[in-house]
Amino acid sequence: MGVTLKEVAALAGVSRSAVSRTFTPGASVSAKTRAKVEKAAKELGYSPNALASSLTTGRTKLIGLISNNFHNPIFLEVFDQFTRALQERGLRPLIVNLTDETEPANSVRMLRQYSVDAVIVASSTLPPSFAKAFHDAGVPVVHTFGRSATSPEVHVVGIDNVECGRMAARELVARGYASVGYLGGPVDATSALDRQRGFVEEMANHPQIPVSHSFAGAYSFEAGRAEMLRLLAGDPAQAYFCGDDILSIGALSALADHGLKPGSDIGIIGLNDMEMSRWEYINLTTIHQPIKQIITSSVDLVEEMLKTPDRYPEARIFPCRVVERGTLRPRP
Amino acid sequence: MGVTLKEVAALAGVSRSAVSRTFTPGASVSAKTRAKVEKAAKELGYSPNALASSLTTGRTKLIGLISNNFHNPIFLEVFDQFTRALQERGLRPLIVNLTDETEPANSVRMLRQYSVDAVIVASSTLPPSFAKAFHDAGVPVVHTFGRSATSPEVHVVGIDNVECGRMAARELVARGYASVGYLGGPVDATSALDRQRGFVEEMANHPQIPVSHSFAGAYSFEAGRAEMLRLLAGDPAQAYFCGDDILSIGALSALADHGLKPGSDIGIIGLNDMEMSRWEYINLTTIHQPIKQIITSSVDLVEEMLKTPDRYPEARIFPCRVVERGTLRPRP
DNA sequence: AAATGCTTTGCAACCGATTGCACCATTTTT
DNA sequence: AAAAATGGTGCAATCGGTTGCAAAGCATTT
Repeated sequence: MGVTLKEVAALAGVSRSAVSRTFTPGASVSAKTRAKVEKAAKELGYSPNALASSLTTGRTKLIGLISNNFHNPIFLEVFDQFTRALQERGLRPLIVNLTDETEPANSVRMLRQYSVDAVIVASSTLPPSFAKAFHDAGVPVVHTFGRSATSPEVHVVGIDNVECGRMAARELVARGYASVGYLGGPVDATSALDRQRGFVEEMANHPQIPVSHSFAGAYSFEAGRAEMLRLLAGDPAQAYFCGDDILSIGALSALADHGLKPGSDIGIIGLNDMEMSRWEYINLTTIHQPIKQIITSSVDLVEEMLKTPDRYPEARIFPCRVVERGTLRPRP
Repeated sequence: MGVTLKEVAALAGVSRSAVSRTFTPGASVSAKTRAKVEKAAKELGYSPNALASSLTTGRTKLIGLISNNFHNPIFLEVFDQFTRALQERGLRPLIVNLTDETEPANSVRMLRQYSVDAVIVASSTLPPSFAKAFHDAGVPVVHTFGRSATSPEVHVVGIDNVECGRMAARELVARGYASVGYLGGPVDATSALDRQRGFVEEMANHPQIPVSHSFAGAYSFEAGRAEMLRLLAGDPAQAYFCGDDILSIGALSALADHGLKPGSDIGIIGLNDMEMSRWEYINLTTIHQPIKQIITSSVDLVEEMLKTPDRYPEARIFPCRVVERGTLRPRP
């Protein structure tokens, strides 16, 4: 199939080592042999087999990218950013789609079979223990969108979900809503729990405002819509902090069903600020999460871990901010 | 780092070949040695290095998955389906995000460095020549969503875009619209051209109905919206066949800006039937493309090519159908 | 001219597996 | 009981590279 080192060496009239060194940055080769080798290589259309070299170097430049959120549009942005950032640095994403059927243990094994240099767990709906499994297996791992614990066991890059919960609460209070609700993501997602905690904490300062809670089954349009329809059938609050933008958009569609106008009739604030939230006829008021910075930083961190494998774990937390659009009524 | 064959062999008290054979389906090993090996392997936590074995077998089970549509929500569904279908068959997707900055030639080289067993080009906005480059390099390739030429040079799986264009035209005519327009994707996408061709062909049977044409800069919300805003500023047609769903949704948002009701004021028909199009408050009338079948079939085809590398190229075309929702007025 | 130091080069072992072949131990056949 | 067939095993070469080491090449210094 492919052209090999040996053939190039033969054509160039040098040893295999010489060829290998020409393609190894920083190795010592004279300009003369380098020229000969490059000529021969071009002639034959040679390019080194990355997998074969990984055998001796121990580096594959393959990075496992694990996720399970294939129904949340923000993940298109996430994949876009991750794949770009990785390939800009000469790393290759090996994707794992963690569906309900796939055994997590299998994917750990699989990624080790392909001897990935590192793993990025990109999901807040995967438990911290999952990321830790890689860590324990000796694979460098960063948990992007993971829980920003003060004492993380693995590297975490993301936002302070608790603080975001507080921020949402402050915002709803400032708008003068007399009753508020939290419509969170799946109950077992750390992000859903942390956002709720912050929300509750802040609302505790305003005991006169009743607070309700509910959780959607997933971070998806359908789940958000279904949950909001359920709430509307009962006695809904005046405003909701939704777990994220896609839930918010689902909720907005439920409001539309009931002929309710977002903002004036029922307020909605989301979290993420994905592209779609900016669409004019969605126009969602939301908390902006700096996706691009988070992902760039995650990949930076991966690179640094490749250099210093037993780096002391750190949490990189990025600040968020409210972006005002049309789904919350104006401050009084 | 990892446990190797040799260590397992030593612990089990057998030769390395014996260990290798235990993990090679269909190789001859006695139940007794197999048991010994499996015990030792479990004890050590061994799993074979897929990359090392690829050296001798010539199979990596790595499949290059190339795309460039990271701004069209349908691609989240596409990636979901592809990654699932591949991993169900024990294949691993190696993703390439073809951004404007990346040289296509580089990605060809890169995928060869990782000796992928095959490549899937998943985009209708990449020229057929691109897929052919892999073919010429001796890599099995299938072009999913590619042009369904009658004489394809590489394997193609997708739909008959020309026929879809006709179908859209027939639908608009049947609804009695007195003027129609085509709002296509990027001018250099084969899908945009083919859909236009079919649309024009069919409209030629109705010379009394004027037909206009325009092309958006990309398959994206922004592009669709911008183009429709431009059209609305002039003298718009009564109904549009939009290049795909995301363009349609962009167009719908432009209509909303002008206070126009889709269906009654201006008709819109899309193509794809992505999840989002079913959302109640989008509710797009569109031509359904059987994404899941197309992708399953693509992966099947890849698997078959691994068995029979110089399979005669074929085009697998899946039928589409109109799904009626709310953005076209009812048939008279 | 000999001694010194530095760079360049090739040899050969190795990375972690697979596999053709020869050999050996069992069965089965005659 | 001997011969033939069968199945299991290990040796050693191989896949496509990398790299430590020693020898060779070359220029500079004394």
